[in-house]
Amino acid sequence: MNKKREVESSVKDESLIAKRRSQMIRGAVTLFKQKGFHRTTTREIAKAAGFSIGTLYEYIRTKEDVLYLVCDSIYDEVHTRLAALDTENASIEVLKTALQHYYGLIDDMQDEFVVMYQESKSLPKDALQYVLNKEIEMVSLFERLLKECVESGELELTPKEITLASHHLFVQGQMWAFRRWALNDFTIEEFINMQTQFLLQGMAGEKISIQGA
Amino acid sequence: MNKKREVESSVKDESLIAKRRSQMIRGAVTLFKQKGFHRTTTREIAKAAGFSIGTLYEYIRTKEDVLYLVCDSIYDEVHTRLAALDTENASIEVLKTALQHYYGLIDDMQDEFVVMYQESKSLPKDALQYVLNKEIEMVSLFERLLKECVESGELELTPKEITLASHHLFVQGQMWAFRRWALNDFTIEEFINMQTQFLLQGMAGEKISIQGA
Amino acid sequence: MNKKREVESSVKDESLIAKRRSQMIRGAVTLFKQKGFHRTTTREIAKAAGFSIGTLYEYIRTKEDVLYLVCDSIYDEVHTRLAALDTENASIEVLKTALQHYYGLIDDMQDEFVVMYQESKSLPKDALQYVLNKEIEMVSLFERLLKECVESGELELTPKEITLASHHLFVQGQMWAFRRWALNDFTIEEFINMQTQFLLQGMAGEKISIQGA
Amino acid sequence: MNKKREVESSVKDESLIAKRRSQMIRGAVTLFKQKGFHRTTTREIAKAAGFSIGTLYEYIRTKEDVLYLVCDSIYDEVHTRLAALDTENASIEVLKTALQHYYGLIDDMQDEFVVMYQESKSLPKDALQYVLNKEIEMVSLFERLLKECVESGELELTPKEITLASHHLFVQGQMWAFRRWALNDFTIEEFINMQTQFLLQGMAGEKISIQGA
DNA sequence: CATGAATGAGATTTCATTCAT
DNA sequence: TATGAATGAAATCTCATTCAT
Repeated sequence: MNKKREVESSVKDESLIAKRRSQMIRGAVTLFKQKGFHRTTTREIAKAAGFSIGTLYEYIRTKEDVLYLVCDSIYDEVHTRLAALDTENASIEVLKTALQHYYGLIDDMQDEFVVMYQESKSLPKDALQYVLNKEIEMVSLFERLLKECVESGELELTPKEITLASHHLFVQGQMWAFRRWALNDFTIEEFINMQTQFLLQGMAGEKISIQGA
Repeated sequence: MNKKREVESSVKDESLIAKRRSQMIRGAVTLFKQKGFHRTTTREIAKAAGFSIGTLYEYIRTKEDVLYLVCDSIYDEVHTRLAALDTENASIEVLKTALQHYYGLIDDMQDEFVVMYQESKSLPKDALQYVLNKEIEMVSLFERLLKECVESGELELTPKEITLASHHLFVQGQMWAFRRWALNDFTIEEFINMQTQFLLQGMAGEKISIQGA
Repeated sequence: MNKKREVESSVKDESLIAKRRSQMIRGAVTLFKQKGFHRTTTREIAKAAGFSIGTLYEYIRTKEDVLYLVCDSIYDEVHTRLAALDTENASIEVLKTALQHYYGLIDDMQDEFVVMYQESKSLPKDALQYVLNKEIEMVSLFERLLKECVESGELELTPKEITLASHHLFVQGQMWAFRRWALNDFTIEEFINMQTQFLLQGMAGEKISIQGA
Repeated sequence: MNKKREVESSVKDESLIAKRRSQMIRGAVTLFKQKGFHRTTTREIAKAAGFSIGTLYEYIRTKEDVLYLVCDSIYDEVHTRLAALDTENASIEVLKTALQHYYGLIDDMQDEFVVMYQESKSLPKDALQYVLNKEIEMVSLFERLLKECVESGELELTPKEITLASHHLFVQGQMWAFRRWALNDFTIEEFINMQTQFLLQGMAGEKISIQGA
């Protein structure tokens, strides 16, 4: 399993920690989105969170901790929202539902996802590893769903095609977050529908020879 | 057109400028890849380029100029390599060739592309705009090719599908650069083939109802 | 006399003050020995003392107060232990007893003495003065004993020799606390004996011409 | 041997490094003497040295480096001045000359010695070790001189007495630096004479029983 | 043209102290 | 009395940029 990395706090009261960190994360996401992690100062984060620089450091140890908390909270949300889903005995129907939830999630937390993908490289090594593992977990979920569809005969894919397709599904999520400026005409429902359509067709259709016409 | 943003230099000799900047870009890409733009110091860039910090500043005005030069040089290369292609009267065949060249290019300049996509947000506004326009040009190229395939009857796509598909083509290029760690098993040829296959199938196949089985 | 400098406390109960301060001093000495006064935080002192930072500040006003209390408590102990001694009508025998008690004291409170000598410069001016006066009192005690030995004819020393010798006696005490690492082979008794021997001989012997052999 | 610990500098010119560091040491000693190492800020050091904070950090890496440079420069001076001495085939005469040079040195560099002994505990571990080794070298020098005097029959001392006496010689040096306030009446020559007198007598005289009168 | 020493604004982080509970 | 969360002044250190040589 991917063990959660603890961020030390000198404050004891757990519920207060949760509250302050949530203020902190909210402020940080906004700032990181605007100016990026490196151009944002810890003082700005504190201010945006609504408390003093000294208080900020009662709840974290380094600036990188803030970034980690942002990433971690995203995956907590992902976990909460996808856990609600029953993905046992996958079918294309289940896959579609999963995508709907996943893309919906990204739509709701667009800023957070953009920040995470843009800035995660600035995390300390162990935190980066933790976040990457979370990403792998996501991709693996899609992989499992696809594999089960193949096993049930609903899809016909080679193992390599499964791998590639699961990355597609994942990357299309990022695309919705990152390329919104180019996708203004699309509603999220439209996007989900078209992407699912493309994808299933790409996978399910009769193979077209890519050599001949 | 997207007017090239000039970077000022106090040196007059154009060929010397070209030479020094190319040393500079080479060094900078390596460093930016390793540690990111913000964690790389101008001293390090100068050293990696093989000259002193004083000399570095004879050829640029700010650190951000270095990043801009990196991005700009990538699009110069893109331009050079895709200009060789005859994309008039597009067909699926032409589209496939274009993809082959584009993905091949990304494969050759993986580090450069990663750096560009990761760090371009640190560019000053005008430089960022310039780079984004270059990106739009790329997407537009795919869009035009797809549109011509539709016009010639080789593909059947709505305008919105064309838009989305062209972004797909573009994003899959980024995917090859960014997710290489997950795609170790794939050769670039295999990747190109499978992606093209998926894509064309997704677009060309009989529409599958995504509601029913 | 050297008027005791009061440390303010918001707590009224004198016996509670005494108890808390003694906990505080015990913890502080250990910490100051390990890391020095400046590298020790008030939080650490509170923790080592067994109560909260808030409580610490109920019994002192500033961090320097803690250092002062440490120094003061040392001289309280010195006072208590040397007061037991009858040093009226001094003789060499009395001097020897005094040294035995003084060096024995230093042996018992090594950490405290080291801390005091190393850190007392960080005391606020008035507190430093108070501590220096205590030191002068100590030296004066030795001076008086020596003077009385001279008066009684047991020793033959000029006034300047008395001054110097009394500082010697004092400094040798510090030496036992500070250079323990180099004096591992010596027991405290051995040390006392040899030092007394050296000293009395140095003072009592026939003068050797330091010019000729 | 005690390998010199290098302090890194980003400046290349060795003679400039020497010059700037000497300015730095001069300023630092004054400040450390007045306020101690911890109460002195790096900005103050830079100012006292006559340059900016940025420049200071071109010649050191951490504040502790300044302290190390101070200590190191003292021992360089000690080395230079004592190396002039011929201490082969020691005699009491040679010992006396050595003391004269050593105490004279301390007299000349009183501030430096006080700072070194008061603040060296703040050095990083390896630097502290280096400085302690230098101290041991000094004590060993005295030890050797005493041993040779014993071998030549000029002094009669047990090995333990030699150890203790060499520490005495060393500590009396510190005493001259630290207790100057109490030794105002003494000239350095007087001090040297009296100390040598005391010492040699303490060592050379007929042993007095310290039990009886 | 090339060099590299000098600069100082600005960033992160610590910690003594306060005060509401 | 006891607690510990909040505060912000102040300290160390970095690094883009300049400019005299």
